[in-house]
Amino acid sequence: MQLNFNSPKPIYLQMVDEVKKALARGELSPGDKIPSHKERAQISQVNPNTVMRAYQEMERVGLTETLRGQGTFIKNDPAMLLSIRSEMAQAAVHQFIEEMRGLGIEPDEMAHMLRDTLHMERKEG
Amino acid sequence: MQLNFNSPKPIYLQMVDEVKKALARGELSPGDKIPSHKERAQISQVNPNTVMRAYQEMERVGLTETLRGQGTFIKNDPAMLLSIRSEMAQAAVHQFIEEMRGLGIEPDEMAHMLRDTLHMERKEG
Amino acid sequence: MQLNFNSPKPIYLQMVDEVKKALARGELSPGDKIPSHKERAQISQVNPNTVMRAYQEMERVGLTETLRGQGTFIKNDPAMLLSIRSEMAQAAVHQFIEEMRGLGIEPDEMAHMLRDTLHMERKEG
Amino acid sequence: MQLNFNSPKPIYLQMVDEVKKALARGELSPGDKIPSHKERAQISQVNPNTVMRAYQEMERVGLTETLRGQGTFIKNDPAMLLSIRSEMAQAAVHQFIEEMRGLGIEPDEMAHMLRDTLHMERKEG
DNA sequence: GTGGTCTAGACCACT
DNA sequence: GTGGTCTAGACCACC
Repeated sequence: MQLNFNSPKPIYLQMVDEVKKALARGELSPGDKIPSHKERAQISQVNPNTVMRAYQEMERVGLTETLRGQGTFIKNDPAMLLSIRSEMAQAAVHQFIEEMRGLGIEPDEMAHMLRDTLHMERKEG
Repeated sequence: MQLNFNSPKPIYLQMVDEVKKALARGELSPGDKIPSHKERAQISQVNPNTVMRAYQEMERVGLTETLRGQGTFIKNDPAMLLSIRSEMAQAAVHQFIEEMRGLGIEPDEMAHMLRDTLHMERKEG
Repeated sequence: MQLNFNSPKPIYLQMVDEVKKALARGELSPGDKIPSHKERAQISQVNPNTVMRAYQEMERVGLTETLRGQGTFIKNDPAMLLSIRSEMAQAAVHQFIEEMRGLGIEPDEMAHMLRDTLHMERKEG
Repeated sequence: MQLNFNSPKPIYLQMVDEVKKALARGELSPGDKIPSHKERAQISQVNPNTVMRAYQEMERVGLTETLRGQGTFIKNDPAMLLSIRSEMAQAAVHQFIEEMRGLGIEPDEMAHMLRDTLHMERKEG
């Protein structure tokens, strides 16, 4: 769970995204219990209120459900779960293309730069 | 100059980025005068002070220089100008890779998705 | 914190200098929390936005760091802190010499006048 | 005539001070004709209006007098002329002392730093 | 309450 | 008209 405290993006929304990514990665599965807001707050060095807001937001969008006294769980809604990964990926792709286009970079060069960077990282890493 | 008023990213920073992009695209050149903050404010439908802040930020990072009572001009610093395009492009590539990696997507699939989306857009557009 | 509202020097820059001076004097130490911009605004009888600008300038030059929702703190960068005093003093000395030289006053007389004035003040004060 | 276009001190006041300094240095004497505002504007790369304001200010404080059709001249007011040098020098000394005191520097160290810097400059220059 | 952005409008120095 | 400071007050995210 990587949070960027200097990003203009609100922390609670960053937390929601991180949960979605964990789901996309398969690190979190439907039915899984997620830490209580207090626990999460301690782990992430964030104020409990902020975690609360993140959890409320996740509940609101149907990502989780809360069982009184038992905790918060990833909802078992296959349709939604399936779409998360592809939706977020598509969004990332689009954002990338828009950004590159804004810089006046042609599609061929976009693919080229992506490939180059991936190759470089493979060697270094 | 496209501004997103709902983005969490401050408007004045968006304006700085837009100028950088225009430079990267070659639409703006060293020595060019950019509109006065009041003019820009009217065009972009934002408060003059917000534009001022963007302009001061640009001055601060050495992107522009200001002549008392005459206006604000793109600085003629070839080295810096050359690097803007590649720096911003590289940043976009990295951000894309990180985002995709966060979703558990492999390098090959990244390139694949990018290519697919670019192809689709070509047909549609 | 003495501010001169009639000085052509912007208030927000005067405030930055005052903090630097307090550091040089040892009245402020690394890690110290400085008053919130709203508090400072009330104390100094200036607009909160003006204080904000001063605080942002301090952050920009690496004098302070800010913790979301907690406040603004003097940065713990010993190297920088040590240099502030000597840099500001050296600047003052240079400015003095230049000013006196502009008046056609010789080095010996500069030292002489300084000594005289210091003596006079000692007796008066 | 050195003008600092980035100083917060208005240029027209800087010009007044420069004339005073030239008088203090003896480069300008009572009765001397000073350049017309247009000439001065060209020499100093400044807008004629700005020079006009400087000249008006000098007239206002009794430093110069204008003879219709003949130009502007340094006034022959011995009392005032005599005081300029010592007044400006005293002001510089006081400002220096205040600045150093603001940094928590003791009188002895002030004199010490001044002497050191003067010595260093003598060797370098 | 704390940092931070934005708007609106006044005032100033310089061209 | 151009850059620039300051005030006043609203609104937001986070603690």
